[in-house]
Amino acid sequence: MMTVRQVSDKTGVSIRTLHHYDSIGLLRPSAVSEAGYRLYDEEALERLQCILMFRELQFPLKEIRRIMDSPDFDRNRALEQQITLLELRREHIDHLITLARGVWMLGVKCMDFKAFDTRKIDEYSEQARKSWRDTPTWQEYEQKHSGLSDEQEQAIAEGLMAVIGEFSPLRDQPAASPAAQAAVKRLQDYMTAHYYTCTDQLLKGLGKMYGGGGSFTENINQACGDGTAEFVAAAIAAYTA
Amino acid sequence: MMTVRQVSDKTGVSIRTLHHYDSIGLLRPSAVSEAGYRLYDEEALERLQCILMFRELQFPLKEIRRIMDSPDFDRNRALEQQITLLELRREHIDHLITLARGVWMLGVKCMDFKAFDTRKIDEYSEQARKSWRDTPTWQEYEQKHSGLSDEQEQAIAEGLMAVIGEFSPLRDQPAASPAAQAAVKRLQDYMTAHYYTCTDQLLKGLGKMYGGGGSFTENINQACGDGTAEFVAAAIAAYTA
DNA sequence: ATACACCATGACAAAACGTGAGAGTCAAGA
DNA sequence: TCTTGACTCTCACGTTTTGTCATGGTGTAT
Repeated sequence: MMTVRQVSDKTGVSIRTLHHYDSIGLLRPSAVSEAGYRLYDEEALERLQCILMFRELQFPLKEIRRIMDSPDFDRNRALEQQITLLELRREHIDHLITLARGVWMLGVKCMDFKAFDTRKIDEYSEQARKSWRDTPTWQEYEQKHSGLSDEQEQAIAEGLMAVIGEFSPLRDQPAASPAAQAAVKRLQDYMTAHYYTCTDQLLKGLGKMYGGGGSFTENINQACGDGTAEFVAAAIAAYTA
Repeated sequence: MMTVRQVSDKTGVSIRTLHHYDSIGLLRPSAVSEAGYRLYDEEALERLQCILMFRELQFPLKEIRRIMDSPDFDRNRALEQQITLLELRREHIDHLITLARGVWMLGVKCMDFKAFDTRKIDEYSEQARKSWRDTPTWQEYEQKHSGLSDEQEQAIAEGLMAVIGEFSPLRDQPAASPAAQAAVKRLQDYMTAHYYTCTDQLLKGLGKMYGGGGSFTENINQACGDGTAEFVAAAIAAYTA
């Protein structure tokens, strides 16, 4: 568990930035100390690394969050795009170096604005972003959340937590019990109503995220009582089997 | 002479950005049409190229302006730094590509934050900026303009134009005439009082800028009457001889 | 003349932090 | 135990560099 300063020193990300990422829900600390200090673990660092990768490619932070919090997030596709974009950027830098050297050593003054023109890169970047937004999942999310105030979004998120909270008193029953299965159904319905059509496939993904031992697990357990997250995961697993 | 759209299309810089650069005095249009349209010539494009080079290196726009408007602006030193910085950035990108490929193909999860850490680059960048600010010229400017409102800065700039305007009625006299030489002296004093100690050396640089046929020349001639800029340049040349 | 693409100014917005005030925390030493 | 100094927190406002209307004037081609 590292404090903000330690994370900052290790990663080069400013403390303010960590605060910022916390406040917009992009990177929540793994835990919060008695005194309210943010504490980050290895898993948070991993997420941060991923965030930085997207950020390096000029993705808006909000989109980074949406992408990474989505249960159908395809890491491989992301990396592939990222590599392509990085290679474009490298080419861009090479052009600039060539240009600068030309001006410097030969006094060339020919206008080579191609060197500065980032439109091709921006275009690819835009297309990459679009390729994420083009998934039906994203579309639906967009449609359901367009024109919603921050408080309303907050309310939806809290509503989701409440639905998950319903699992809490059922923990002593088997995951396949009718009560638990009904709760899974309600969770799926809530997701479908407020986020995107939650197919069994996506539900499965959600279950993995909740029970994976990561920040999702911890957040749920902290809010709804220890073991809730794992129980939800088990119930979902039973449901989708 | 190109309109904003044409410049935008050729360079990839947005129209809004051109407006902005005009409004902060970073890139003034070479001329303004009857109807107030901004018109840019080749020389403006050259300046724009230089601006973009600095911008690529994260210099704040205000500093870019100060640097480029200074008569002791050493373009070669600038280029040298720029090349170094670009090479650092290239190295950075290479690291990122390596990292991304590693994660992608080998599933490596080791935290290599060095790849994201831009502190070395920022550090060099900062040092580069500092190296411009460390000239006595800059120091003095900083000291004389610290705590001045925008209007006051404006007033000083207008005062300078007024001093230059004094040359206008002397244009039919020889550049070495006592009246012209006295005007040069007043110009030098004004610069020293409100900008930086204007040595004969710097004065010479100013003269070249004014008479060089560039935007300075045009601005002066537009404000004070055709031929004024060239006359000032000649008077300064006579003075520093 | 009227459509249509283009330009200007002005004002507001937004993204991603920076910065500073005011106040609480924590470990180490006098 | 008390203090000191380095950290931390939360507002809250500032900054930089554009993007985005709104409103209104230009220029030209049909």
